[in-house]
Amino acid sequence: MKHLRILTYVAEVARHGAIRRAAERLNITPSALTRQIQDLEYELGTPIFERVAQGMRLNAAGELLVRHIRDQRADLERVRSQIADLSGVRRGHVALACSQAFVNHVVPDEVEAYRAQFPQVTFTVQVRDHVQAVAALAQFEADLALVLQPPPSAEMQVLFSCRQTLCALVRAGHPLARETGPVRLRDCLAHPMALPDRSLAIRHHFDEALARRGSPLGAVIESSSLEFLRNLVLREDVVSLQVPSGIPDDPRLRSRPIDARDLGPMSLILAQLRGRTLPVATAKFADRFAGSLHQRYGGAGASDT
Amino acid sequence: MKHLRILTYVAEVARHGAIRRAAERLNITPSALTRQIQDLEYELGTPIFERVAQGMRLNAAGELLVRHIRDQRADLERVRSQIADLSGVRRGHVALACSQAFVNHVVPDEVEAYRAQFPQVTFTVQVRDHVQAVAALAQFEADLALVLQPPPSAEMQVLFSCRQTLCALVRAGHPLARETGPVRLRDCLAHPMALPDRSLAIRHHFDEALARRGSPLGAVIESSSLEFLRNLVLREDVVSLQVPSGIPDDPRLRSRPIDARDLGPMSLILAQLRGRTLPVATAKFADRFAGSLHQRYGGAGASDT
DNA sequence: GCCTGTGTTGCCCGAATCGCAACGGGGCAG
DNA sequence: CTGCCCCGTTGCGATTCGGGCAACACAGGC
Repeated sequence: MKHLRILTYVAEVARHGAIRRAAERLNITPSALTRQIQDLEYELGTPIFERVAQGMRLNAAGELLVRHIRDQRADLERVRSQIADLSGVRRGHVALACSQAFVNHVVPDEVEAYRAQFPQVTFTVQVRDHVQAVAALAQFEADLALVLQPPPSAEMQVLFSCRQTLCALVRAGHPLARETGPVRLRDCLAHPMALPDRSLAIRHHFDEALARRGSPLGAVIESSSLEFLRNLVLREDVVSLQVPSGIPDDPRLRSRPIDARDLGPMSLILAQLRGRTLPVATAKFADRFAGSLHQRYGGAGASDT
Repeated sequence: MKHLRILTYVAEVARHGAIRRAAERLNITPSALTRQIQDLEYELGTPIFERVAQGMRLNAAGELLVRHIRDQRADLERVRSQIADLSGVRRGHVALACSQAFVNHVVPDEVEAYRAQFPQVTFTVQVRDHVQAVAALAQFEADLALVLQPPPSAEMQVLFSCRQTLCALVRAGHPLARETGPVRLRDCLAHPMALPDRSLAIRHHFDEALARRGSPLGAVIESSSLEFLRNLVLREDVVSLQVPSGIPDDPRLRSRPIDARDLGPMSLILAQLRGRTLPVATAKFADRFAGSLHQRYGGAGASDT
């Protein structure tokens, strides 16, 4: 939208903390940018940036303004979506922040299903850990977040939640794959393990159980990439960990839930920023997503407005 | 505000239901107006007005948009008012890093006095040692620093400085409390001492004097907490050290300055980061603070910009 | 028919905006 | 201390965009 050009400039300078870098991102020259900022500051009657040697730093006034800009853009997006909605063609954009565990099939399946019906709706899917996901919501970088075990935050409004039991993931030939049904933790620990690292909620959950148990940790491999761990499991007789929603439908893989006596379930949560009115397309997608998660995993949608 | 020119046009056309009348009110020609409206409709991908013989009538989409425009304008007005407020010193935030010695009454008194007049101004007070305080300034974690004996640094711009003579601190019944006026260092050393540890500037200053004198150190207690030392002095006949601004008004405590022949005064400094333009509220607070420190302890404000 | 109101379009001008190059200043390694 | 780099800023010329003027097309009332 044309009329928010200047506001976009401000937001970008605030993001990068420097006019030159922001100018590059905006495909204009620093001179044009500095002039726009100066004009705006003149209009407001007060500077909104502190000029420091390293660049531009938001002022107290600037902080207020940038928040306004974010709100204003989100609101406009909502209005545009509403307008598109009533003109028949459903258009819109959904920005989703999700944990790694869901990029395998949960999110892609849902996006595909939604786009099959409304091809005009576009998506941005950012992979973030549980902390970053909440931050993304708060900063309007994401409309929805799908995460495991999020830190309790008053800013989040839960749209759906359920429990997921951690599973041991091995390849078909692995000794643990000889049986089905729950597996005890000690049986897993008897084998070399390939674990998510501490940037992932799964690991935190696992470490807690281990700490209670007092067992030493026998991780031979750590990675921040679940996909890497999965590929490793296919190549070696190692045991990895995964939540059910992160396990692909691959005949070469076997998974068995960890016995409930050893490890409690993790929470899976779909959430938005509290108090925000989502654009129509986004709200509709969120609603369907909650429904299909319920169908897959049980659990409950939260029905407060 | 410039950036909502187009939105104002839309609102005005909606109000009057006719481009020509709206154009008259806006002091532009109908042609300019109709073009702007067309551009906007093109951007939105849908008309927002119905063209009827009598003029322009708002569409369903237009209704939504006009509501958004109204909200948008109100919100901007709110933000502008907030900004005006904080440039009027009535709002704002002050982040102060200070030494432990000042949390007893110097800083609380000043903050209370300032907030009595400007309750919208909020404060963050971090207790840091003299090295960390300077670092906090440099990293924009603090706007102001109030410290004893700061390391000389070109980054700091002194807003106020004065001298403080170290005092021996004892409880009312202590032998040293029988007299008033300056006390010699050897008389202090004759008693068991409870001293700040080396994380505090007071201790460095004291150790220097001791090294010059070649005396052995008779510290029986060391602590990084001045409050702890004070509470100890109340319970035992030990001698502690404190600067005047760190001594609470407690009838159970007595203090006597160390004789100037034994120990030079320490410097107390209020400073900001050199070259930084502080927010109005912060600058005003700093100014008052310097004034009230001057009134209490003498010394001089530095008047370079 | 005429007249008056509406929105719209072509042409032109002036101002806002932008790009380019250069300037002044602070941080930083040599 | 010096040279270098990156920062924001400024002067100037080119471009784009917003706006004014006049004319056009259409609808309704007399």
